Amino acid sequence: MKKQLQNLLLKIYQSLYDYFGPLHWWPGDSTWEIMVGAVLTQNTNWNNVVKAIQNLKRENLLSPDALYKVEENRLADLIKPSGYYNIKTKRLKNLVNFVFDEYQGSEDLMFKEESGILREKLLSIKGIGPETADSILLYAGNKPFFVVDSYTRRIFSRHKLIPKKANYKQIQDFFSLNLEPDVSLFNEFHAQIVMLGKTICKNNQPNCVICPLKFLKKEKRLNNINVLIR
DNA sequence: TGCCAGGCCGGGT
DNA sequence: ACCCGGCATGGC
Repeated sequence: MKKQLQNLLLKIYQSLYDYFGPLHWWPGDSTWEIMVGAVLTQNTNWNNVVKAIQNLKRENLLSPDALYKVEENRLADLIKPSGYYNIKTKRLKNLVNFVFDEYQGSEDLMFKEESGILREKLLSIKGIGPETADSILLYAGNKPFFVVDSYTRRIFSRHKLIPKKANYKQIQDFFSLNLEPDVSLFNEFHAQIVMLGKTICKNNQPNCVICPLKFLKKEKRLNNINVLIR
């Protein structure tokens, strides 16, 4: 049963990869750019996040020292395009303060922390929830944590592979308990799901002929998914 | 033009 | 344990 589910997930992944090709996530070239982007993209279009990050880059504010020292008013002004700028300013400050308080401002030192412990610590920061924490761990820290977002929930519940009301951990377990904990796989898989959500699956087309996952309609439904998820 | 985007928090049931 | 309003800009 578990093997069957594993093969189905790999087939889904392969179909997406064949369709979209490699996506090269995370679109950012430094650890701090990724971590900042993870906060700024909360419920926000990535295009707007790019504008905010460009502002921070131009002002050389993507280093931990600079982020630590920058005035909140100035930071808020620069990240304005990404929306929720007041609350996100606080969240970025909470994150950078955490790295200084616990790891002397060194992200390398932070990622030497045992991953499970680090995840709990990240979740204790105000403004860092499960998706942001897992994005930081996976994309900035190269730790095998599967990232679950709204696209993941929508797409996989529509295909009846997870319950409609599954919570974050249940969805994450659905993937990470049925896949090898491979950083590259987790990285690309989540990117592919988001790409599918942003393009083809955007409008819940019931019979979309170009959807790379259309083969799922022909798959035999796994009858005891509920047991696997719970 | 109104709706939505790669969430999360806090207060109320 | 859920449920919901608030947070805010830019693109279609």
